Amino acid sequence: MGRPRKFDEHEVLIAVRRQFNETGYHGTSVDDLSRVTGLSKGSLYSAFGDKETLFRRIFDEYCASSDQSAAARVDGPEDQALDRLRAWLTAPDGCPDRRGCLLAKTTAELAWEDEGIAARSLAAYETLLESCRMLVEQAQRAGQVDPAADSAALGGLVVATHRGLEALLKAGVDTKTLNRIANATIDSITLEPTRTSA
Amino acid sequence: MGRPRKFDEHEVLIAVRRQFNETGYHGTSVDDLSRVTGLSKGSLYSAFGDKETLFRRIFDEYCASSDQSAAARVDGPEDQALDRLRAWLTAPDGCPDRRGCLLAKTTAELAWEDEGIAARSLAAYETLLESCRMLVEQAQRAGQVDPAADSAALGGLVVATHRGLEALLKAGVDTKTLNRIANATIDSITLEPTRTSA
DNA sequence: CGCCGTTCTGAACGATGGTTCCAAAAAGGT
DNA sequence: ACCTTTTTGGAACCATCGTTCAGAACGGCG
Repeated sequence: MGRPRKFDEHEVLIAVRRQFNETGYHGTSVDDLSRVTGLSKGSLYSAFGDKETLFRRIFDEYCASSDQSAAARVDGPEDQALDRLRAWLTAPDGCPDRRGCLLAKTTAELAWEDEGIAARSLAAYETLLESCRMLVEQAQRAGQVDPAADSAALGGLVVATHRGLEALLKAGVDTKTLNRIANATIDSITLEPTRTSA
Repeated sequence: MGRPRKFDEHEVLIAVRRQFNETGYHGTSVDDLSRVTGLSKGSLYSAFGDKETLFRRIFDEYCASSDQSAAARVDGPEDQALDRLRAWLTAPDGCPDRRGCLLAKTTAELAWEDEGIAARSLAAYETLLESCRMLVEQAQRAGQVDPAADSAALGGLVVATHRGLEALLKAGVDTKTLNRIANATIDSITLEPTRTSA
């Protein structure tokens, strides 16, 4: 009972995440959050606690959803594993503008000073590494990747490239160039018969 | 004439850069800078102007030195171009701790909100892309990379991987894994005869 | 030795940060 | 229609932010 909430919690969290994603943790004030959510500061505090708590929640949920999509990507026909990796590399996360993904931004900003953030980031990246390793192994079984190659290293190569492409995107490198790099990455780990060079 | 300065400007700039590198622009206060430099706030202001001016100077100088090392890397025997790329990938920039490079951190933090920072970052990354493209072309001439391959894309692959490796390093992925990825990256763009698989 | 120009320090300022609190408003239950 | 419960908006709070300023400290030079 009592007065019902006027706002949709999910929408508020999305707006908050967008703001943190754009201006970072230290770069966004509670006033900013109040502005983009339409809620007053008092309401924000009573609903979500202080700024740090709210940020940790947003970040945890983002990591969880990242874990989830990583796991989802490994499901599918083995002979299309490479295509799924290619698609992942070609479509950067928060892509329309140059906002980039919250995991990358947060790791860059806070991993050095905050042990908890660093630990959560590491876990998320390890999930990513593991899922890419599995995709590479699928491609190996499908005969598209050298079976003698180090699948963990090749999966890591894809993850690292993905992360790097996002950095380049955020710096303003044009999407066409990024896609050429993404395709070259997949091509470079593909066995010769399938290579689509230059 | 007049009272001489008590501090070494170069050392102060290094301390300031380290601090910005660790805690970012929004995350470091002028008090922090005062603490790590040993200078009072007043001295900092009279010597270097306000916080933003100081940061832009630090960042510009970092980008310039990054450009310079990128250019320096292309000099050398053509048949060792791949080795130079491998060495670059294997030794992350600010590596001892997980501090990472100022260019990556700044791009992640500020490129979205600051046009000038974005432009400088883009220029730095394009220099990096160009130098890696040239190294790949050297390796092509030396017969170590498929001459039919897209050298710009392969160079971009190396740059993206480098950037991604640093992100993984900052998240806490162990160095051994990172080196395996780095080596796999170079191996994957190398013509078969030289491959050192697994 | 004492003037002079510069640098240094620390206090002070207004603005903004994050956080708390309270009175008014808005339903739901009785 | 009243009372309870919860949300709401905004004022108030103190700490910290970036910045400025005035006077003390200092070395070179006459």
